[in-house]
Amino acid sequence: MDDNIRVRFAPSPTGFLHVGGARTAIFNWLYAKNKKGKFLLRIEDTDPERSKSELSEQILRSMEWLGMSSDEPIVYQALNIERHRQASMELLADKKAYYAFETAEELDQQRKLAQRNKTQYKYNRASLKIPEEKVKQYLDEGRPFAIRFKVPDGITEFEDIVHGKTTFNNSEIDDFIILRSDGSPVYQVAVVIDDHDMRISHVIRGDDHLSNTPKQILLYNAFGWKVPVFAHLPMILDEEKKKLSKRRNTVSVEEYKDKGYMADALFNFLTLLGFAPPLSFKERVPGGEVSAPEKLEVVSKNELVNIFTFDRVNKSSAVFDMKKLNWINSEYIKSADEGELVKIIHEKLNKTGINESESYIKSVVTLMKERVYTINDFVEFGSYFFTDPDSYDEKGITKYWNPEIKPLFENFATELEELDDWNSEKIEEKLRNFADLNGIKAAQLIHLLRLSVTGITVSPGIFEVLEILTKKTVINRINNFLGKN
RNA sequence: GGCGCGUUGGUGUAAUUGGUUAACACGCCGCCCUCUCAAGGCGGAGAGUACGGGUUCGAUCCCCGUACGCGCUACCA
Repeated sequence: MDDNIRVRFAPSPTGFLHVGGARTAIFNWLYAKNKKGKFLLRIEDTDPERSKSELSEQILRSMEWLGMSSDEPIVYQALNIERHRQASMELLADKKAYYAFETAEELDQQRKLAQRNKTQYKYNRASLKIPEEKVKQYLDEGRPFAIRFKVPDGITEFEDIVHGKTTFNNSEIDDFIILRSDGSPVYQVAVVIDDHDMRISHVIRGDDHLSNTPKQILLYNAFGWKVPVFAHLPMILDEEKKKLSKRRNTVSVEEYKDKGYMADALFNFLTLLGFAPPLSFKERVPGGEVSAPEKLEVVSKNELVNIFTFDRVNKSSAVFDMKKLNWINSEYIKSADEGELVKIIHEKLNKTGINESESYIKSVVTLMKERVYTINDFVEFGSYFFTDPDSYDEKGITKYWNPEIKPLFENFATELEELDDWNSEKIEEKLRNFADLNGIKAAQLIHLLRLSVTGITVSPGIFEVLEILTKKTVINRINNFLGKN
């Protein structure tokens, strides 16, 4: 265990865990596991307006579902507020920060004015110029104040592990507020202090924080602390190349779970957004085969841990491709443990009031798993396994059904009823013989059989379907069909 | 507006530190298999690497500019 490598995922509980956040968490987790370091979780719940504890729970549940948990007790940022405040006051004492007496409204007006005049707004450091006695006087009067960080002159640069050398001119950074007038610390200080206190070695987060980084580095320097290594991950966009949004897209991890995606499949898919697995097997397993594995991109979590490296993480934002997720999910379903699938389907069915035995569901799974994308598809496309059809596909009717064939179909139904060994081979044999004797194509009967028993024109091999359904319900459904048509 | 970051087929990515007919996967199209749908097998279309300039015998790769996209620019996180 390399205790020098410590990373963290720090969501703020202002919403569900969305796929972008999950991807950030995944890269943190992979890096930590690859380096045999520690993966930590911190909930950034300092904004009481928007933070809800149900949401923290929900985020944690999603993390657990994805198979990632904190290697140390979870840190709740709100609990550290006093520490943030004290540290900020130290900065004040060191003259690295100063009292600011402007009110939020005043600043707002200044900003608006600048905007109207189309000039660049920058805080004018008016409060920094207030003489010390006057500051004292204001304080004695009980005037409300915020604390601003005094941004030093110079440039701030750092070596981002995904972006490389990144440079900012300090003159472009405003003297940002570190402590609000109500005494609460602002995000920038809170992260820096918590990351330091948690001894975070690598800050791995979304690209959207790249511009925040110099501020934070300045803070580290002001405190005299070692600056961690930064890695800024590209964003995830939707099919229209827009940032994923709650309104237009499915974004929460929980929702994917409900829609029938498997945790490992989503994990695998998200990893592929911005990370390319190496081509040769040699790179994957030291001393392993040189040839490439069959499915280059279907990579288990364990293997991902082995092969993960920032060398293969790229900088540009990626589009979330639902079709590829579906494909990966189908791959995972095909190779999944059937028992696990059965359990999930059993639960889903229970929610809709259907209670089937696990062995029955298992036979459905075996038959269908080659042809579904999600776990919900078992229930949606295979609804006839669980409920009798209440209508029949219209196109199917016009294509396969006509009054002339009715007596023939009736005869066939009675013959089926007399069949003793109810298994797919026997049923097929019976059907083909019957078709031969009556001079019709087997296919004609097959289509009709499918339509009458499933209500639709699409299903796995009909004989296997009939076997699972049992003779009783098959005969029942055929008679139903005959009665209605 | 300022600053920062990015840009390889429709999508995700690859391309031994400049030399490839620009590769793979998903998707799409076609064929085979076949009782339908998938799966599987085979094949195909689709980018000349955002655009424009350089440097070089030679640029996806190095440099500059432009465009476009995204982010930051809050007493949000």
